[in-house]
Amino acid sequence: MASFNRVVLLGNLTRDIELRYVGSGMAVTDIGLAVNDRVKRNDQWTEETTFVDITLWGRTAEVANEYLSKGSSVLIEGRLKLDTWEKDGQKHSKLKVIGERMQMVGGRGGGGGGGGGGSRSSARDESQEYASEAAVSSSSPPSDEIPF
Amino acid sequence: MASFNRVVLLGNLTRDIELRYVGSGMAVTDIGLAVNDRVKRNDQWTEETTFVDITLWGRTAEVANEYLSKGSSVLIEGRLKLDTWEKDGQKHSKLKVIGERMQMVGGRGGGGGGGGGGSRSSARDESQEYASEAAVSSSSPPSDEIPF
Amino acid sequence: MASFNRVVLLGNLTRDIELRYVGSGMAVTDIGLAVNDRVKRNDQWTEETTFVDITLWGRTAEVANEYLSKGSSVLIEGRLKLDTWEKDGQKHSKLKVIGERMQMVGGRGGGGGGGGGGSRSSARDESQEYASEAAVSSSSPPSDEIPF
Amino acid sequence: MASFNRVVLLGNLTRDIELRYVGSGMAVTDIGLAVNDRVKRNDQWTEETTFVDITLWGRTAEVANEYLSKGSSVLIEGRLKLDTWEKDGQKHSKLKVIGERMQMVGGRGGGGGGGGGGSRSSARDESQEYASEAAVSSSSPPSDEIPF
DNA sequence: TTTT
DNA sequence: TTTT
Repeated sequence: MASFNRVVLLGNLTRDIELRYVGSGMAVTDIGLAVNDRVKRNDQWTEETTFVDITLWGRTAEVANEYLSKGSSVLIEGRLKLDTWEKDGQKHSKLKVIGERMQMVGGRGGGGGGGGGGSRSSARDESQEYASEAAVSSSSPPSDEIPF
Repeated sequence: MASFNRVVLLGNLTRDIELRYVGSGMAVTDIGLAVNDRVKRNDQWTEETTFVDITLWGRTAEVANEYLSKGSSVLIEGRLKLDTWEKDGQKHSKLKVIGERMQMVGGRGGGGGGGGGGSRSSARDESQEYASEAAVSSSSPPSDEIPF
Repeated sequence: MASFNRVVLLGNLTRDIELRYVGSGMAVTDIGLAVNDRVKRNDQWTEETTFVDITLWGRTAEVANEYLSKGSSVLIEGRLKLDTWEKDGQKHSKLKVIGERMQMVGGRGGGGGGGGGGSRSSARDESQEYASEAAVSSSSPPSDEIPF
Repeated sequence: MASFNRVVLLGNLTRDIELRYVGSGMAVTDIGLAVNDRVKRNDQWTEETTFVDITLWGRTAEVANEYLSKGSSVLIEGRLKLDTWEKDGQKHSKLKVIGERMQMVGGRGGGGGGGGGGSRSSARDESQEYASEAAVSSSSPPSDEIPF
């Protein structure tokens, strides 16, 4: 049957990136994103924060690791995925997001632990430069031969 | 900080609708949606099903109740929401979707328990008719006075 | 600067598909999509149809050609693109959509010119079968080695 | 038939806002947005800018007018709309976007004509403050009584 | 130039 | 806990 699965989130990282590698050598990371919506709840606006776990693969994970840190503002496009596992004979599952495209956004951000502020902020500058050149996608978009 | 939270899903209902009403008399329902993506997992296509719980409010919930049943194909636009609760002093949370707009899709669907197939399929026909007239939204869109 | 460009449309084809090939041998087609929104215009609901030209490339174009015809219901994900050209020394431009992903939707559809209704509808059946196996994307998604 | 029409764009304003009012006293503005995608065109990345005209209504238009100026980075969610008109007996049409939701993004931006840089940048600061409190929507979202 |  |  017909299906479609698309998520677009803009929020801030809840922690620094921790990159790891799977067997094949491919990079992967699970980032935490806080999305602060303002929602009306019985007639008055309240802030509602949605914390989402997002998995990034390949180059997207590497770029995230290079340019983002706790607090960074980032736009993620991807799809919902249900992680399932068993523990003590019990089934568990958790809804998360596979991030297929990442776009750094020039928000305040960075922050994070002490030391080396200078290099940090230059990292963010580069990140902006990077962002201005390309968004990153693990799902290599338009294949080489497609002329658009 | 800037934030954005948007989800678009197309899939099939995993169960019939159960409508309930909150204190204010407003209708609400939690539908189960199965979204069948085809994803590449080490070099070969596999089907990956994502089960998502989606909360519908107000008229959207009522229309869902009237026209949809287990198996129905439906497009939902909404946003991610983190449900949180405590049980035995432990915090729990679950990611779900608040469906803000619903669009019935003319897929096969319906089905469900025996008996009265005729009326059922006519219910689906009506649903199509309905769908052709309007998608439903709990977040009443363009306010009355906006001329577009 | 940060940028993002995403369009999701569900509507009906306004004409049959005409496939052509560019120099490299790649298939391409420009489909017409009619999207029927119901919009409120000074306090009353009116139907508003948006006609959009959508360019499909590669395999997506071929699949569209094989399975879709005038009236077919289809979901397209893509991005806006501004086509520009000069004529008589005057600049012209037109906004269209590059369709990156296509999902056939089980709506009524098909129809089109006389004869061979049978084979037609079986074509649509196949199309449904096809749709149940894969949505098509010209932007080859998750590369082979990405394990998700 | 089933239909859906959704656009999400992140880009920079190509000009300052010019607010006007329709008969009913409602504010409206047509903003120009430049979206800079990086796209692969025969094997090499090129920057492709898409210029889109976006109509904002009501409070969204007013907020845009208050906080945005040429160069501002903004995220717009809305839908495609075909504007049609006649001139000299000839039919014309143009695809544009109705912006239903606007989210200011902390990008560089502002800029614009000389003088008073100071106040300008403070305007942008306010804008950030504003953005941190609410995104704006002309389609008054979750109605007052919906408790989510 | 249009589809349901 | 699941739909096609």
